[in-house]
Amino acid sequence: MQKEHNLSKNQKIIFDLIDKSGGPMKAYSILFNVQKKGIKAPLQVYRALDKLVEIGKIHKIESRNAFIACQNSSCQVSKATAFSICENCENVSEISNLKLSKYLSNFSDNSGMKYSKYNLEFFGLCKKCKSK
Amino acid sequence: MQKEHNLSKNQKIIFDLIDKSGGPMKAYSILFNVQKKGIKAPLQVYRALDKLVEIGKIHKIESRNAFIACQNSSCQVSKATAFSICENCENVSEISNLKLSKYLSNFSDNSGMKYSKYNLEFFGLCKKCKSK
DNA sequence: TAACAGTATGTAATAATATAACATTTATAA
DNA sequence: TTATAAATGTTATATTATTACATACTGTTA
Repeated sequence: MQKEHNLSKNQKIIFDLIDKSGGPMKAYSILFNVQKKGIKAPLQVYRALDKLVEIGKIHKIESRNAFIACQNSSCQVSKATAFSICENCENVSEISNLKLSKYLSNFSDNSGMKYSKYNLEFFGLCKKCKSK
Repeated sequence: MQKEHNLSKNQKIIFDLIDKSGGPMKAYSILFNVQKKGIKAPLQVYRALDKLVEIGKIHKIESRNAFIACQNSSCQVSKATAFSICENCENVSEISNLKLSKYLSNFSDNSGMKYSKYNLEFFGLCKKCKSK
């Protein structure tokens, strides 16, 4: 279960926007959308995003500089993330595959490094774009 | 085997710099370092980087906005990449683990999506930083 | 070799993404 | 209540990346 974090005012506004959008959103597009709610500066957006990422409510899609609501209710914190990204329509979805996450969470090599976190981004064509 | 690409002048200058550095380099740090060789504008750097990524001579570390020389001589193109990143000292190295790359290249789920490419970034503490 | 296509270069301007620094306010808990 | 942490507001600025346009080089093939 996800710990109930009491989101602050700005955090809630920004989380709700991203969550309702159903896809990844970029910081300045978020900013544009919340200006009518009184959030006027980039830093206000980035601060809320940072916190939301920290508590696992959203994830950053690194290859796209965009943020998406966590679609995996069982993921406690933002430690182990995997996404599929369509290179044609830019649709992004979070992969929740227990075998994959177990495999990666347990991955270790001979580097002596202890991995505590990972982010995996798969690219390709989604069903729709493939059939065009 | 890697196809021999004849790098152009700018591509060669920039690849050599990144390769010799032994680690990830950021675009504007590259720019600063090659100004004495006549490369004066960001676009000249980005164009060379784009090409080098395309032909697999370097990879982009998405979470760091940085570029690293491919350390895996057998990787033909930049389709399947995995890195380990130390969150303390920011040391980055490319993981070449046949089991991992096979597992990920063959990964498929029920989304109907065909994955042709992936990028995986592991985070943690490297051996040195762990023992401090 | 001339004509062409594709690739690479040069340059200026600007767009897009993200953070530093500082002042103030609100929430939490001892 | 008082101390502390967390969040907010605001201005300025740093960092990363692209658009647009003009020119030059490289290799092919007619």
